[in-house]
Amino acid sequence: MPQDKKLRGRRANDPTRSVTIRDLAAELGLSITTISRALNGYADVGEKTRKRVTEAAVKMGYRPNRNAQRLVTRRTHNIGWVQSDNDRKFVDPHFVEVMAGVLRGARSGGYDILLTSDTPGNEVGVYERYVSDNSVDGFIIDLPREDDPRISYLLETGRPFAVHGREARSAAYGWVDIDNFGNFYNLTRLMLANGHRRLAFINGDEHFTYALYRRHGVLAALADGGFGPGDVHIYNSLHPMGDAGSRLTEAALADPAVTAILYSSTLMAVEGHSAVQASGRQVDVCSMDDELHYIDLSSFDGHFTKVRSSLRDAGAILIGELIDQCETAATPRGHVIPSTFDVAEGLDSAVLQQPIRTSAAPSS
Amino acid sequence: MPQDKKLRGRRANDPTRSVTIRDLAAELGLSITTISRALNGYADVGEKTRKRVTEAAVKMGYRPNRNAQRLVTRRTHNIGWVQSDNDRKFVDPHFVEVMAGVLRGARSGGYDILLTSDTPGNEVGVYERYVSDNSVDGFIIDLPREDDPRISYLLETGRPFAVHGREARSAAYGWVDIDNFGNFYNLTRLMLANGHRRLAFINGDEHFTYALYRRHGVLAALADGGFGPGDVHIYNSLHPMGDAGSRLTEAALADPAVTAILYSSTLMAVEGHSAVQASGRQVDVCSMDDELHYIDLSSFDGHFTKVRSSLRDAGAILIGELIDQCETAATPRGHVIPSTFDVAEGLDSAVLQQPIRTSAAPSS
DNA sequence: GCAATTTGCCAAAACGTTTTAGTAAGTTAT
DNA sequence: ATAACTTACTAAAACGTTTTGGCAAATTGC
Repeated sequence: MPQDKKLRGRRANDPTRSVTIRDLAAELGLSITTISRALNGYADVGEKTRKRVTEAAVKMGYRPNRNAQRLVTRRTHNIGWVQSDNDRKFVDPHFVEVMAGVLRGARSGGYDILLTSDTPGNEVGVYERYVSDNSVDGFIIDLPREDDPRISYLLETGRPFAVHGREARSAAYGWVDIDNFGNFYNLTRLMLANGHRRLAFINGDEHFTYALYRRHGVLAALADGGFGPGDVHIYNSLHPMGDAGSRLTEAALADPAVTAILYSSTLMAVEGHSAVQASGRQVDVCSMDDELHYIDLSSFDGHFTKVRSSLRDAGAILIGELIDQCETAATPRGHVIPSTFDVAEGLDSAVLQQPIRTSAAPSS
Repeated sequence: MPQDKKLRGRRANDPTRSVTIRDLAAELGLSITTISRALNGYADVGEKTRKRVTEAAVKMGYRPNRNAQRLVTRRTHNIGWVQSDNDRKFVDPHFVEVMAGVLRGARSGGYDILLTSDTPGNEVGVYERYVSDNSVDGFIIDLPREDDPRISYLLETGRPFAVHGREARSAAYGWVDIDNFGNFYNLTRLMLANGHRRLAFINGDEHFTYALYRRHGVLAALADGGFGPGDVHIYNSLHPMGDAGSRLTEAALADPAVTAILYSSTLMAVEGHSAVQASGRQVDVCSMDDELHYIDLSSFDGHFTKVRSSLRDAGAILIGELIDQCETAATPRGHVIPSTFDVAEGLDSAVLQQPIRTSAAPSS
């Protein structure tokens, strides 16, 4: 039996040697092939043989060497996630929420996340490396910008990936996103329907598409309501936490005509809400944000209008979409995560039932 | 030349085949051995041969297949990081800061992070899996508890790991930590030296050692100053963000004798500071926290006493310590990250120069 | 000028799996 | 009873590296 050759290599009497498929074969008097096929569920293995094999595997503590499997199958069951080394993007705590969802979905699908940061000045280099040295099966992309070079590169190589967010080419890849355009369209017309005539909008960093599409939503609702871009003051905050919420709110309140403020972040809205109260002004506050589990905001319920969606769900669906692509070569699909409106007490929300008028929505 | 066998396997005419060490050998008329040894810096390769090899490798776009390397060397250049699936721990945004430092250090050391979440109810299962299937070379442990079972398991297996934080057995492993005990000892005696006689301490979750050691620091300073545990109200916040800071501050202010409040989190201190001001009371505020890059707190400078240290530095040192252990079998070392005191205006800080009296400090 | 050493290269085995291309024995169809 | 399938198993090659052990040629030492 030539296959049953004695273990005579470097590790022949290494006490830390772990049990291999060959040990299992020797123990059971079966071939390596049969062990492999029994464990991998092939039909050409007898039922009682399969049972013997699986039981012996458990008893002997057999764990297939993942690297040997990866070498021969060219599948790693790893998903690459490259975080920007750039401060502005990396430190956003929303990332943790998405990650929580992704990790949970990855675990249940049998995948791990290979995390790394990019080299400053060479954004796609890591992607190339992971592709060419067989480290991952696909990629997760977070926080896309318009015409994102990472997406360009991955579209070129044909490697599977899924994007949290969207940009111009979203038809060509898998993505998960909220309806940034529609939500801000709705918040804006809700304010207009409730009699507000001059708004302020404290947005995020418009280098990212999520913030850009939110701006479009606000402007489209204004236009459809017969108003113009002069009826809203738009501010951008690159640091959504700290005192940016208060500072920009005070800036917005400098115009005495402003009677409603929209925030692109609940954290800023909380601060803004305090600033508004301190000012003694009668101003409605709205925010759109994702649920952040490390914050308990229940005490603000009803005090201002909130639109929320689950970043965790987004993460779980994102990795699910990607695993589908990796395992079944499925056509990439897009998924819109639903948002829930929690309208402040005293506001008339009937307008939200009407269809959105603008047709060419960059993001819905 | 038996080694030069024709490529005749499954992938013989796969157009996506990437260039292997064998292609390089064929192109240069050298043996596979020589290519490998040239690329890996062995001395028994002639200088001009090495130059030919490295140049051809670049020109042909050769990237060694990491999985083949991992199979034979039994080294992965991956570090495992297991996040708890448990809400309470996972969502802490401080994690992002540590991660930023770890990723930067990992990249410069040639390592990636393999991230996954644990299975609820089976905290050490993932560690076992990663160890037995050769997925990682070592582990990062964050937020230890006293007698942490993850640490127990890793000490048993002998696998390298490094801990962010400390617990009872810290002499036996590599760690990186701030001086939780000493910093709170110092904050407390600073308050006592400035005439405060009744304190409040709003601490984190004392299931984690960092919060436990902070409590010890406060109590030790009180004892050394001739005061007792009755002179401080201690509160615990499991959610450091949201409105916990305000609520607990109001609770603390219910005792009219309280004239100083210590916070275990800058975010809570910011809220607490507002609550104190709103109350009209004359109360000193102190906080100990790490630098959070997504927050800009510069506007609070001088208004309350802050102790800060860099979580990013901690992360970078942590992964450095671990890589040392993986590559050189170095004896595990502990590293204390320095903290800087930023004492509020009007306070006398002379007491900070004196040595810490208590000798048996659980964490310094 | 010859032995000893050094230099520069190489064949083959090994790492631990999966997969291909079978085969021998048992079963069914005619 | 024989041909045609089916069932249950297997030998060997392949994945792409590193490492061991060795060898011929060039260099050095005396």
